[in-house]
Amino acid sequence: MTVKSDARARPYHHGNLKAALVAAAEAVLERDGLAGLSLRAVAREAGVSHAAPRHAVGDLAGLLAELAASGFERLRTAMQCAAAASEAPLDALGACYVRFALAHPALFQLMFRQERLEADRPALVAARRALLDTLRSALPDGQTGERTRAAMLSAWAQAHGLAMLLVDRQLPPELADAAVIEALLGGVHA
Amino acid sequence: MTVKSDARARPYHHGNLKAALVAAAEAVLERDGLAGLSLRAVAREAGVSHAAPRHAVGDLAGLLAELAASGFERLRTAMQCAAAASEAPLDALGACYVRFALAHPALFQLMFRQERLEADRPALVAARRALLDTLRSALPDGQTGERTRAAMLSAWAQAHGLAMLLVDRQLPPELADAAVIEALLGGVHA
DNA sequence: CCTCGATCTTGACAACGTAAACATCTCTGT
DNA sequence: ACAGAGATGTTTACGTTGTCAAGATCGAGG
Repeated sequence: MTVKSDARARPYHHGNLKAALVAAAEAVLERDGLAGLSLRAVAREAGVSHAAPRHAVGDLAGLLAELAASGFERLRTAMQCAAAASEAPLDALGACYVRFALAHPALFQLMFRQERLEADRPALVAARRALLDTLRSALPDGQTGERTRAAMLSAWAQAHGLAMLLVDRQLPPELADAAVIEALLGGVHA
Repeated sequence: MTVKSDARARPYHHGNLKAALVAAAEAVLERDGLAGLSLRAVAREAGVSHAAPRHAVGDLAGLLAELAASGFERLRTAMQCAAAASEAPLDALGACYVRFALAHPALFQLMFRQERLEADRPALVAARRALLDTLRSALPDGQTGERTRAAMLSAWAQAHGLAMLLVDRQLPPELADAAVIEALLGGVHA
């Protein structure tokens, strides 16, 4: 009945639901935040029945893992560019990290929170490892000394903490000042 | 009927449910983590009906606000001691912050996450402000220059980021190494 | 053409937060 | 002393969520 040659007709069994669900989930996430991100809401957004996601992504944890993995992938490409275009990679990476968090607050929260995510989903561990590999290769040489690792952890912790404090609106006004934050992101060598 | 002079008899209408609920909530939190913390589970833990919390704490957000506020209060006293007993207050405060997060992971997550908490509950804003006041008074003099604020934000972000990354188990094994973390907490002046 | 398997829908269930009606206990005014 | 009033818990109920089982629908291969 539905004309087969119409490309925009929904592909009979809806085509690839998985991608559609991830897209719908991101739409819900940006509209209603993390609290409004439910499996049924995503199904509604995608225009399918509430149990349709079962065959596509398994369960809620599966959908969230896919969504977070796509977030890690995007963060990876963003930081790849930032590292290549700067002479102070650590600072540039930190700034890029924080910028990403501010651009996609709910997604950032989802990606790094343990409670709603199941940390050992394959899609997640792959995306996380890809990001880490990119970071390692972007750093000066491939040093693995304790000194280097401490510096890397320090930079990551600083960027992550600032991002989380900003996204969670935990900073008092005097500290959330743009100038102060810029001073932190701009780097120590200013 | 119930003998009035028996001190251990439940105080007729259960005494002060609010404190009992907060205590029960913390027990549930430590046993089942943030994901298992539901109003009904807390009511069960406290031995009252599932709708009893309504009169004591209003709703779920009210209970979580009380619980988080008690967490902020405990963090405040811990950091107060740490600051007084050290000559490098910023480092000592950071170490204390991270130690608190590791000692009470679920509580720490609850305290600093925006989604489940309602940020403007009176109990919460009071506890948060008390913590900030304590920190301010613990810092050298009462300097308010942009330089000082940037240093304060930097230290906080680093401690917060490290704590969150640890609590959320986001660090790869090579960075979660105890020596590396100690190097970060021990301070730059080692 | 017609069956098979993948895919989606429907219906159901338990657990959750919240609300209203009801019960029970404490307290206060006279 | 005692009756009403108000605070404090319980019961019942409703809508939402995640998950499961059974049925419907469609594409593809024999």
